[in-house]
Amino acid sequence: MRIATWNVNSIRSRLDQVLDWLKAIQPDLLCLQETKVDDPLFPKQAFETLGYQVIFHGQKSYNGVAFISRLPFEDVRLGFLGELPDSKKAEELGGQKRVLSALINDIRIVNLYVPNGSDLKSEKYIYKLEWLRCLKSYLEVPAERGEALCVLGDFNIALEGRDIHNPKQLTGKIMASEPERKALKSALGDDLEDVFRIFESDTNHWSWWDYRSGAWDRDRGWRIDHIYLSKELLSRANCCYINKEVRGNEKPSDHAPVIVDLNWPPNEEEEEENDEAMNSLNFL
DNA sequence: ATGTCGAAATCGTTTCGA
Repeated sequence: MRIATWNVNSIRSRLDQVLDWLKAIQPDLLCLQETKVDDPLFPKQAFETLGYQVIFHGQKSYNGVAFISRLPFEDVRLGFLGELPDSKKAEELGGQKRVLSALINDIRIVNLYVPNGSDLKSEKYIYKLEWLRCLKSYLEVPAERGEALCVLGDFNIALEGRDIHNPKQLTGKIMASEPERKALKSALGDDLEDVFRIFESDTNHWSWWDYRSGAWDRDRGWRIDHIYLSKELLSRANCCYINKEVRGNEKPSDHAPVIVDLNWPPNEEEEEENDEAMNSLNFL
């Protein structure tokens, strides 16, 4: 199963690029952020023609998340309210369309567009921290149901120095401040892990380059788009990579897609072979 | 820190958010 996440910065502006990319990469599921379109205007027909089903949770101008999937959806949940029906805070935060979840292939997929926060002195930063506190209780619910969990999207947070082109200068500022890092780690809990770091421990792997100041040409990027997997899925990951070439396209999004390949659902034959191999080892 | 984008309204230039 191939799963991808991509902040497209307007699905209508990026439609042709996303369609070409789907044909080339052939993911089973693409999770979009910053679709920037109200639901009635989402260009779903174009995806259906390619054999993908579409679910969106959007709004005019800002935010907006969507699933593009060639596997069936079950138990779709829109916003924080989808899991926390009694939470007043969830309702309050629901004005901004940033959360979409569904069961796909028996995996609880949670697609997130975490608030940017703007600046540490901004009220938007307070909102970001509140939002992350709400995310923490939101993520506890599928975990309690015992669902295999994949949480992915644009987190607008670089968790470590190696995730930023200039950690000396940028640590402590927006997207790299201690309170938001702590809040995200707390929301993720102990079971979820960043699958990219299973395969790559070096710095200089970015998923976002600011449009401003020639960030792409100078390779001044950040790794803020992540895929987190619960342990049972983590052991099924074959590879995880950032498709950075896409950022060099004409009229690109400022983000590149991140892709994970899973051996899922588990390959029964391979399991038996492994078991047999283990058994014969045990006899020695 | 901000040299650029995308969307929408204040409409063909400015404002906001990132």
